[in-house]
Amino acid sequence: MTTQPATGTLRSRRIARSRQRLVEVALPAFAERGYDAVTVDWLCDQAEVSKRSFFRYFDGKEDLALTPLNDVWRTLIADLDAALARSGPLLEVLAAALVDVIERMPPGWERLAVLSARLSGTNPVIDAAGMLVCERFTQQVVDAIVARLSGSSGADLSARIVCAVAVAGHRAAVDTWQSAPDAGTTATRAELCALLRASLAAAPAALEIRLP
Amino acid sequence: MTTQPATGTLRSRRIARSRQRLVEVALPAFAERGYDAVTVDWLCDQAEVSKRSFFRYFDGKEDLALTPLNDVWRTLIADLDAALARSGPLLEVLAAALVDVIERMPPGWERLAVLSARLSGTNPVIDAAGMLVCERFTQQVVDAIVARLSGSSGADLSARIVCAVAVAGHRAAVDTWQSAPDAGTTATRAELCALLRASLAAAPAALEIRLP
DNA sequence: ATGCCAAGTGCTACTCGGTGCCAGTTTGCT
DNA sequence: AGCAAACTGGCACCGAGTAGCACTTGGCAT
Repeated sequence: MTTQPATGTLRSRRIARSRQRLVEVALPAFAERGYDAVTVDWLCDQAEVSKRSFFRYFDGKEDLALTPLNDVWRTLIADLDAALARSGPLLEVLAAALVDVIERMPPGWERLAVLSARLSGTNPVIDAAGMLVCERFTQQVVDAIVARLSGSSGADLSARIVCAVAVAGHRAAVDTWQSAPDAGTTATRAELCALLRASLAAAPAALEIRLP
Repeated sequence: MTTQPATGTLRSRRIARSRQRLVEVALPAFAERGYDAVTVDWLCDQAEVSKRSFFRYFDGKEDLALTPLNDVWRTLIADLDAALARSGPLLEVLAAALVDVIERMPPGWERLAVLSARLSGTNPVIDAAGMLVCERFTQQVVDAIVARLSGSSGADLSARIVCAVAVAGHRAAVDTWQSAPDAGTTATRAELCALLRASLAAAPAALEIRLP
């Protein structure tokens, strides 16, 4: 998911498997023993990957911790053109695309996503790293919108604002989703999608909120 | 700005002066030689502060780099109760409070703020760190709103969305402000405030943007 | 099959941000 | 003056991330 144009299949399978192994080892370990207590060296040891390769597969320790969540955004970025092919309010288009991507995540995604989300809620540094990917997403959307709606002034700013709302809605949804008592074992992507839809549907009205 | 309830004045003056010295040395150095090329050790050397103290004054290298911008949010957080005393649409209240804080920044703030903003636009890691403080702000606002509007369901989510818009608007404003050709020497806080007001005034309409 | 080439891998050693520790100093208060 | 608590700086240390390089391995043309 980082950048492996590579050849085609066999090699990239190995890479994908190593990545997967690292994530499977790391997230439970983070949850049990704490993010800082689990060192990259130890993880590499466990997953039988050299430290050098670790940093080829992931942008860093935080990127590893956020893999499940980040994959959503990265997939969305990759498929942006298709997603923006629809018409209608941008916010709704993005919401639909987001739901779409989440529904397409590989089986078992929920379990790791919950761990990832909890980690992100606990550790501000990880949280910040997560926003980086969202920022990249925003940038892509802004570029695409400006290209499409060239001429309409302020399209740039509008796109940025809509993305901010989409991201905030997503974060809020994930937060609620993950905070269910036994989300670790029972949380489903359908629930998350419902939450997400609800968050984003409520967004326009939210802007009207007043202080008495 | 970190946590010095301390005694009262003499000691905190020294601290403030050391902090100021570090910022004054660091930001130009970052701009000239690049963020990564300037090490914390070198900075401490220049500003005659021990590395140990550096990390007592700042949350890290990124925090130092973002001091001017972060100070705005931190001040706003500190004065939140007063800011939220007004009535009207939350977004407008926040916009007014933000403008207010910026106008109260110490003289010479612009010069450093521009450097800080450029750095943030260039280096994603710094950018992410900046969002951390905004996130803290959001959390405070959410708490305050929930406390005030307890009962109205979804106040939580609404507050979060409004904050996201405020933050995005602020970021966009700072970005435009800083990207003026000779902003380093001529940018004024009045210009920034105007941009900020414009961004946030346009926000509600931005949500309506549609794809054709 | 075979054999070449590029891409990927693992090692060692390093840099640098950040922290724990502790003894020494300063400050506020009485 | 004198005490306790807060602050300081120096040092050693940890862990994330990188550089360089020799080596393996998969892909592919023949």
